[in-house]
Amino acid sequence: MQKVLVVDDEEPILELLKYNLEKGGYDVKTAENGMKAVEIAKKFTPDLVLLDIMMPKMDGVETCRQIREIPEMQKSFVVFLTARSEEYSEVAAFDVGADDYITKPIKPRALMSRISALFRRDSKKEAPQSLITIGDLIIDRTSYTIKLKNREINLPKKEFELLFFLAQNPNKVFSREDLLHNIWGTDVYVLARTVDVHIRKVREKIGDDYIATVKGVGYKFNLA
Amino acid sequence: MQKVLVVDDEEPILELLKYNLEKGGYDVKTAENGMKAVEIAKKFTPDLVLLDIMMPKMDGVETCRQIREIPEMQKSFVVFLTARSEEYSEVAAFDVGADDYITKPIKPRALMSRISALFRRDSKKEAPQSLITIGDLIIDRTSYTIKLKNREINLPKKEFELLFFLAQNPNKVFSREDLLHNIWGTDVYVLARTVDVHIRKVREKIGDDYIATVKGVGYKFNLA
DNA sequence: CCGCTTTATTAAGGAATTGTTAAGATCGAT
DNA sequence: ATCGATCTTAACAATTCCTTAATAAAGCGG
Repeated sequence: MQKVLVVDDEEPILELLKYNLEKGGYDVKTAENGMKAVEIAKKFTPDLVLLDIMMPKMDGVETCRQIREIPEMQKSFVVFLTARSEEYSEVAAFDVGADDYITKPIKPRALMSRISALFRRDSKKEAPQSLITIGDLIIDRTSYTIKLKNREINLPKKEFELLFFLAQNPNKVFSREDLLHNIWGTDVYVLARTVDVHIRKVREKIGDDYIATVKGVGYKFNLA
Repeated sequence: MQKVLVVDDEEPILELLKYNLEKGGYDVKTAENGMKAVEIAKKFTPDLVLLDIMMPKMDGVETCRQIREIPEMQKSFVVFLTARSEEYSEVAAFDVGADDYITKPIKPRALMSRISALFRRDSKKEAPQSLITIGDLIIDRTSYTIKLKNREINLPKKEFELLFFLAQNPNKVFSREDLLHNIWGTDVYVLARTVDVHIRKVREKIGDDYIATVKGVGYKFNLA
């Protein structure tokens, strides 16, 4: 779950942003001024800071500069919020390491779209192996399909993810909790037995030879 | 080392771009107007020209045309810089040989990533495929028409682009967000579900066999 | 071989995603 | 400006998928 810190001296703006971001699945914290923002940034280490450029006392540019000095915040994004009219130096903003800026009034949809674009671009760099070939089984993440003896099989998302994950670490045993944690995510609470059902469905489609049960421990992908 | 020429009538923008590009390892020269740009281009023969489309005297489009007449500049890239609002004809820009365009305000990180993407696919020589034939489906980008079993079908723009894009990467699954970004553009904000409607209309015209749904992920073009 | 624990299997309800339709908004051409 | 085509949105239907719970089967130690 991505963490976002919103900094603005106007309460209604803070709430509007917080509401929309949380609805979009982000972990949100807020600050009403630059100093508090820097404090929170140190502990919270957000992946993104939304920063009003016009604030009393310490303005956005200065706040950004200080945030950029925090070692853990080097790789985070900073996006400025600015009123349409004010030509508050774009250059100065980008000079201190801003990644984008959004003009007020804020349209929630545009905001969300641009934020997710930011994170998407970031995550695209990590191109984990997307094609696994083991014997006569080919698992292709780009097409979300598997081929078994040249026969193409379509798997639902969870089943695919499960098979893909196991196949990435052949012969290694994972407990049900491990699998839930890695595939379902850390903040989803599903019974461990649910994994059994998915395992069975995968076996139904690719046969019983690929996934082995290790009783009392979990499951593993069998490397011939 | 790649050479870049930046052309803009605003001094601060020039500096911002020069600063970022040099930090990114490019050899940068600048020009404040179209005429100087053409002069410098002749001697410097940059691999990329970043060209503001709105400039006094000679605008970007005309400057581009003149740059394109320089024999040594045939294989170089030209990228236009344009304000978000101004509806300055995309068509005119591409007509004179632009390779891409970037909307202001300029986001350094995004800019750098798009430029490196340009250079990466140095496929400048290989003409972009404009005719795709898959089975009894022929997609022709030059005429914006498709032929299905020798029957010609006219598709509206969005539907055509959607089909064309999917067909370019057969079997690869794209999320709705991916499709929006690649077809609609980076600064158009429409709901992701809009894609569904277009998908349906395309299916209505070419049948259900070509485009497959990958539930929880997106859509893909089915290669038999 | 028995009892206990763990896993396999199945079916059903509910949750989430996509399909479909129609109405409103927007764009383009006459 | 008006008309038709296209695009976008919203609402509802249909479908798939996920999860749960209940029961059967299998493994394991005595």
